[in-house]
Amino acid sequence: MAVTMKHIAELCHVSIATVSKIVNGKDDDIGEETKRRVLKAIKEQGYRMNSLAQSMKTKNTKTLGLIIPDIKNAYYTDISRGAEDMAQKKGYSLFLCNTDDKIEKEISQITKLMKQQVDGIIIIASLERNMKLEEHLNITIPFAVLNKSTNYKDYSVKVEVNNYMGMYEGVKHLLDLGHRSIMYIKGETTLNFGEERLSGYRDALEAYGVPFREDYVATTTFNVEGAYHYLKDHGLKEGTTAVVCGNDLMAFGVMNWAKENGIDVPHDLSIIGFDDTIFSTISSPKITTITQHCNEVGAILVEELIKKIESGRDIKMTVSVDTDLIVRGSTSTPQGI
Amino acid sequence: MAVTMKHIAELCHVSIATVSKIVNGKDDDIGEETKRRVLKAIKEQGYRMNSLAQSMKTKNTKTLGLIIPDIKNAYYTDISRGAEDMAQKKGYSLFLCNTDDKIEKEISQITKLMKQQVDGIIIIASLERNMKLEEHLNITIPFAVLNKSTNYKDYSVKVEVNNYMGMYEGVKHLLDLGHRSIMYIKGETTLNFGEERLSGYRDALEAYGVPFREDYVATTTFNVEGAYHYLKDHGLKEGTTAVVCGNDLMAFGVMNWAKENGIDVPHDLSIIGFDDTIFSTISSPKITTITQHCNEVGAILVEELIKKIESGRDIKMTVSVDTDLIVRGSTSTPQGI
DNA sequence: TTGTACGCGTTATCAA
DNA sequence: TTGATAACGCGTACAA
Repeated sequence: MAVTMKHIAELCHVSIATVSKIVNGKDDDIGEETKRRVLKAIKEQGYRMNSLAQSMKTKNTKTLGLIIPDIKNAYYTDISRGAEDMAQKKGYSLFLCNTDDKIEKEISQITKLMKQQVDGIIIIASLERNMKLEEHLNITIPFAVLNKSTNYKDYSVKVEVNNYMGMYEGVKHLLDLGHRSIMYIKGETTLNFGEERLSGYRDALEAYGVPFREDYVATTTFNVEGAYHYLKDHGLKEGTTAVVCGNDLMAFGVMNWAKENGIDVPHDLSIIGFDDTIFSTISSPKITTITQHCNEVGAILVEELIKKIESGRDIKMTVSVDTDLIVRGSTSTPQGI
Repeated sequence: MAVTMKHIAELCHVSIATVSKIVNGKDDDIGEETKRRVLKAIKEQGYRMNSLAQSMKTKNTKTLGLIIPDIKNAYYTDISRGAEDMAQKKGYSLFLCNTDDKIEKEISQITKLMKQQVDGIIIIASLERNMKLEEHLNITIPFAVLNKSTNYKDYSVKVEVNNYMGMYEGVKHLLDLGHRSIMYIKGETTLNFGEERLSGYRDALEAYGVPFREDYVATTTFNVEGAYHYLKDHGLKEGTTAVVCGNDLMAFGVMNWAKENGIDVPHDLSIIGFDDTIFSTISSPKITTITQHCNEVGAILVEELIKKIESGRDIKMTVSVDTDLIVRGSTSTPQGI
């Protein structure tokens, strides 16, 4: 049996209340001698506060739940790290929940977290959604979401990444370098960042008087193989001098394909990734990419959520985060210019 | 205020005990009519069990703590995923704790987890240890460790990966292919897997009558830049036809360096990584590596720990896991053979 | 078939 | 300066 306040109290011939006060530093009105005796017993007996019991009283657990599709996906890994860092900094603990992009798993995890009395939940949505299931779930505690990606009602905090501008500036970077034939290899998703990025791509082109061509946009899976095999099967469109990708892994796949086909990056082909994950920094040349500031986004999600929890204010907040272009070695002026 | 059993009981004009029994499925002795009424109220009121209160009674929380240096390191990412999967499967939740390789952080996290009454802890040790601090910490709940890497007393479960054999077989693979000048670029660590691997390297060479040469062993950091810059600064030893690395990232760095210097992989140089992380599969060619079965190791750590927790048996367990060589495109017969 | 009553470890109020 | 006591929400003998 673990040693409790009661044990300490009995050992020191004081009341539990006294021990409690001392443990919680509310000891202004406790005698020096008593304090010393109790503190000594606590150390000797190895007493440790039972947070469970404490939470029963205080009504908060100082715990949060983090819902993500898959921690192995570098994008989510980075968000998780930022989130955990901030949680730790604020004295909170984080439950890690992978959903494997299954909405059922997501919902059962959220339910479980509520039973566990977490103070709040951070939901990084699965790519697959189900309006009916989501609207039916009643999340009765504060939660934060990334982008407008879920249909859960009454989020407390929403962090939005400006995917439109991110893509716009990525493409603008290529246009400024002189590229005019720019392919876009994107990933499959029903979440709206997909549309936003496509608009960014289109608008940037049009701002430079370059006509948008449907057939310059390819859709495949969000990974190395996806982009690699797409190009292996279809090749680049005639005259293409640059490719923008849905994420760094796809950019990586494009780079592999290029190297294997004797296409020099960036001389013959410029490549841009998205997310600024580790993958954009380990290739040679390193990949120009658009950062979503994943670490910071994770941290902000947690920070704002905690603010909301601790203030108890009943307002919905939205924080917008701009992306940034990170120019590295995979982009340059196109050949012959 | 959240709805409790008491609310349901009052609403249905039954006692709390009745509600409790129904909620927990111990309703053999409850009338059909009562059961229906209560179940209906539960649904209508959106009642959810308070796990905190339940844990106070049952003395278990069905939660575990996972201590790792950094979730962003792919090796730990993979272990974490395996661990969370198994935890979820067994009905447990996982607290994620990054230590950033700081022993003080590790210890404060463990202490916090104990206060939170987790049922057990999985400790993946930081590279930096401190015998004194560790021996002083009294971990009073079951915990599992990976390899013999910590000095905490009385672990319940230890999972050991046979690093010696892993490296032995990796080097043997190269020797079988005909390589005789094999460099080993390793990472810096005081954990004993470092020694084990070095022995594996040495013994494999000696088994084939190839003398071990101190100057064929290089030490740098466990990442792409580490290996890359080592080679940039020192180059390969004269006549080297193959390089074994401390992890996949280093192998990746070697590959980058090779490509930049017109050295063909695997024709001019064979490369072997370690860990079978995603990095060994995204390069071109893909990297031959030695898998530690991280996913399974994470799962086993959790599974065995839970077994221990639920059985209450007071024995220490050690599970040994063999590594496996995964032959991919970065290794082949050396040039001229 | 259902209810009573106590305890889990803590905090907070009020009295002594 | 200290202590008694009532919650917090639930589980479980045991009683009715």
